[in-house]
Amino acid sequence: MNVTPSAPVKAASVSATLNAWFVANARDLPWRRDGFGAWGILVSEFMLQQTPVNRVIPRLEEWLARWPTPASLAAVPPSEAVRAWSSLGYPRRALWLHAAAVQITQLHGGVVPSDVDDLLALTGIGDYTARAVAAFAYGHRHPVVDTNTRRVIARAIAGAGEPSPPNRGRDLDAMGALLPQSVHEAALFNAAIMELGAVVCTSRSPKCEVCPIRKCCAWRAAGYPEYTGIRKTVQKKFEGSDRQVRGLIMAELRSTHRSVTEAEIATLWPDAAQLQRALASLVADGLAISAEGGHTLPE
DNA sequence: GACACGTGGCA
DNA sequence: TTGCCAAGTGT
Repeated sequence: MNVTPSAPVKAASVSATLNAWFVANARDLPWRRDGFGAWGILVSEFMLQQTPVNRVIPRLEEWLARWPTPASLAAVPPSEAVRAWSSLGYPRRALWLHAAAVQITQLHGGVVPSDVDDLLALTGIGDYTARAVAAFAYGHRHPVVDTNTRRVIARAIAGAGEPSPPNRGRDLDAMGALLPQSVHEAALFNAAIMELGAVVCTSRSPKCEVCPIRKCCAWRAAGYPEYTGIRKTVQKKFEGSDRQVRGLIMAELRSTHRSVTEAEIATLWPDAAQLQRALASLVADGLAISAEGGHTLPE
């Protein structure tokens, strides 16, 4: 006779198994080193938003060598943050990180807050990053939900090939139900489930044959059914998009400390109307400002 | 809630 | 070559 384990029993089994796997298999990443510090964790989390680990590491190390504290970043103009961001993408994150550094310096005495609500109040920090900093920098017990976590839960627990569209409350509840009571085990588990999603339970071609929880995976038990729910909205084509044109303008602005002229900007893209639209949007976002004879990064 | 927002590696 | 995807957030 089949006996279905009760949900709490399965949760405890999953968390214990994943934690043991993580302790033995975690990648050696800078932000996992002892004493990395809350500021380093926070910077890494900003950089890791939608950007792969391998591209983040060199920029992160340069960043922290130059600005080892929030106050040191807050003391320079945002233009320097945008330059140091280099080609990580989504340069507004550099602006937000700079703004957060100013807020931390002015409102929290230069110490990265540990309270989730205090973190949420900082520019550029949302549900994921606030809990990630509280959990990974301070070891607090909060459910941390990112795209990896959502995918692992969808598969291993719900038996679906992909997660349903994000739902703040439901996602936090689902992770909360798996989270060990022990503060230390909980912090480990938040990292462990993300790691599994990042290196084993990947979006495309998951490595189920080496998965530590394959024996209790609901997706496997169900025969790996195809996902039949609502599809993610497909990312729009980048070639020829406003995003591409914004990127070209930002690269030009980053490349120099002087003002970039209209004539120089005109050489970046053949469609003048699209170019002006992109430039106007960058100004609106605070990533570019009008200056003597052209445009510069925000000083 | 859908959408906009960079960049580059990989299949 | 083209499309998918990567530790999200703000509007």
